[in-house]
Amino acid sequence: MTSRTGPRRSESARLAVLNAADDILVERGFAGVTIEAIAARAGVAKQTIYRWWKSKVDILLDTLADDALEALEWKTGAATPEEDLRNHLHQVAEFFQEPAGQVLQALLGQAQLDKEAARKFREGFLQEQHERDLAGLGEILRRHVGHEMGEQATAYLVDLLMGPLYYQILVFGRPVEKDLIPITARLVLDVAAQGQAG
Amino acid sequence: MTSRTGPRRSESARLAVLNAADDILVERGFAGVTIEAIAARAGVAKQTIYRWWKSKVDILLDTLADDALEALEWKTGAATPEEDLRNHLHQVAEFFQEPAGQVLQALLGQAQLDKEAARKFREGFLQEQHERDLAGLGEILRRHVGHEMGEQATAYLVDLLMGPLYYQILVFGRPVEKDLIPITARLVLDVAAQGQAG
Amino acid sequence: MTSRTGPRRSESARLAVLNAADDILVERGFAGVTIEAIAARAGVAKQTIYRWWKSKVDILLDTLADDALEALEWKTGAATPEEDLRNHLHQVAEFFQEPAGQVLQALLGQAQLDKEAARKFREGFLQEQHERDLAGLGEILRRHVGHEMGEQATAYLVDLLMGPLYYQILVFGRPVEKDLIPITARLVLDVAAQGQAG
Amino acid sequence: MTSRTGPRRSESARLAVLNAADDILVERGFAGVTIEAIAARAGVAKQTIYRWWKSKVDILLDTLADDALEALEWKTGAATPEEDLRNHLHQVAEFFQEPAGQVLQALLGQAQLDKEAARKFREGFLQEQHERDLAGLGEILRRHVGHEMGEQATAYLVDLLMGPLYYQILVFGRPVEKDLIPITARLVLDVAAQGQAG
DNA sequence: CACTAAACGAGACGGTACGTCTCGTCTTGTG
DNA sequence: CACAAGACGAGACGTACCGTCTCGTTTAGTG
Repeated sequence: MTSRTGPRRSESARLAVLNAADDILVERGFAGVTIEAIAARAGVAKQTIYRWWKSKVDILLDTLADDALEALEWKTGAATPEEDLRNHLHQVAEFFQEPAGQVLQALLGQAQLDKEAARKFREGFLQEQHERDLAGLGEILRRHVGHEMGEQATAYLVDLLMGPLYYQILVFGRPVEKDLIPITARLVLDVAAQGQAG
Repeated sequence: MTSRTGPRRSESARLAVLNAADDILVERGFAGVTIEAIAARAGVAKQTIYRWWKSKVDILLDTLADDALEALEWKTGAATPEEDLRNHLHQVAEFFQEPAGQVLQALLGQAQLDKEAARKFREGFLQEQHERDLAGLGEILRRHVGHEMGEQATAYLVDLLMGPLYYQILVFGRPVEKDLIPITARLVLDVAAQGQAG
Repeated sequence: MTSRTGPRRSESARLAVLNAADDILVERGFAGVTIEAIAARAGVAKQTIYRWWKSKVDILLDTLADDALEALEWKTGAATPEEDLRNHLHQVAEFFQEPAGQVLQALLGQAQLDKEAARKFREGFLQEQHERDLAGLGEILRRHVGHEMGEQATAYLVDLLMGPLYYQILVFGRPVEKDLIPITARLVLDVAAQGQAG
Repeated sequence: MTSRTGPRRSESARLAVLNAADDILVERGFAGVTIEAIAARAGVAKQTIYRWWKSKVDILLDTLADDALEALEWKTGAATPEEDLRNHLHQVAEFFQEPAGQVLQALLGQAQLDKEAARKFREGFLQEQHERDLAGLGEILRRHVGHEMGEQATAYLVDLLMGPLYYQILVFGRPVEKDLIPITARLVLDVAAQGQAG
């Protein structure tokens, strides 16, 4: 038999750590998220944290995996493609106001400061999310222009769609001006229809 | 008499600190930029640093003031408005590869993690830069559409222009795909011409 | 029925633990004797050690029981009482050079630092050894002075005999200067003969 | 000029550390003397301790230097040499009941367990104390036998004098049986007079 | 040309968090 | 049910920086 003897990883400790990290980030900010504080709040030994995670970035990445995937999912049931796009942008903008969205924002910040954190974050989350954005926007555009777009063209359209929103959030820290959303949505559909992006 | 006696602030110490901070950021990353490291590298006492700056963010902000303002200036001498926009986007994209651009990127990162740093950064740099972007893009658009755009409309167009570029740099850490630049430039001019943004 | 079912205590595990403890003490010193190190070296689970011993002091006490009792036994076959005493002192001095003697020395050290260890050590080893010293020296003195000494008088003579040797070993860490042994032996016999110790 | 600039070592921090170490040793035993506990009790940063001492053994050695030297000094004013010896043995026996004596006992214990501690302890304290014992006993014997003893002979007599006392304290943990003291004192004078030790 | 007085280098100080180590207990299969 | 394996809560280890605080030394005016 391959399965080894002895105790297994404690699921309750794992959840306590993820919740503690999340709570501390919201309450005291990223600088307050120390391993000591997480351990104390979670009622867990530091060694238990170091056994399963290499850094606080890894812990926060794990909280994203639990929380963010569904919150950033594409939902395409609206009457028109334009409405679908507007809905998705609103959904993303609102996500950044929630605790899980603050985790995402903090990780985006840390990724600018620490190359290793950036690599993990991109490989462990952003890449996957980008693929889901490609698929989600691709399906909407197929409905709009009547045929499949090229992958590279869709990628540019994702940048045009998401870029202004992230720019406002990351650079100006604003909760996103609502009027920007219909402009961006309209524009992406126009560009797709005119075939400029290919 | 108002002028007091004794030595004045040492300009050589000031420059040594700014250079040391810059060098350490490039060599060892933001986490390596500690006051102790700056003091050691600059051959300066920690107290001298604390006398003139409140934090390492303030130091890095000072280095930006020296380096970034001209690098992010709008130059409008090209043959067409479209070329002007493309040139500016290339200039910004290239700036992020330089040491001073890495300082900007690090401060953008830190701004996601620390509200006080964010406030200082926005009040001390980003706001001013945004005004220059409004003015720069505004002038180009006036040449393109033949009349003055509204301030809010111009602001949206700045978001549409800069957003995709920042999105690629901050979210994906890419050196910016060059094809995105002409697409973005073209699109902003079209939107301006169609008056969608107002 | 008194005899219970299931496996009994593993004798091989017991011996592996005692040998491992002994080896580690000699190789890495008392501080290196950790339960983890013993378990690893003995190929035994920590729980197995804690099941049968309360502390590393108890383990070392067990190794003494196997090794030290015969090494500190009194042998009285020499030509004269004086020679018997000299032989015994040499035997004790040499014992402290051997692995088992290092265990004894370590436990004597630990007894100065930890009252509980001291209690166990004295009740579990030193008391018994002292009784054997009383008996051993008592018999030699009976041969020397021609009659039985009082118990208290013999006890003082044990102190006079062993004290200087232990003083050199424990206080100065010396391998005992050989000339001290005949002096001490001679002196104890003289004191006994003069009846000073009573 | 040789004297350097900047702040000097804080004497109050030094004393707080030594007192804290002493107090904790008495209250909680040697195992309770951790750097963390000393720092907490002394109201001092751990780094301050590590800056000036390499280990808790070094700290305890420093407390001895302040406390033990005078307590183990030879005082020779009594009516007879025998009384001088008895007084000194009583003084030493009582010293081991005091806090500083417990420090000495703990260091003697640690010296059995840790060769580096033993080396420091012997070079930093025991050697010096032994020289003072040689001088102190030497002077008394000169008065007793009427001429100077050889150094080696005096050394053996120190072993004979102090050995039984240390044997009782270190091996049996007893507060020393008082009757042993006059016996030992008498015996050393006799041996010296008979010239056995040479 | 002393005499202030502030800025400087050096670095000790009380703290906090780091990541590692070992403790003694508890949990999980295996023989 | 004893055993090997090893995860767990606990807490000390020694290190790195934090921001504050003395120290002399140096440097610019002022009287």
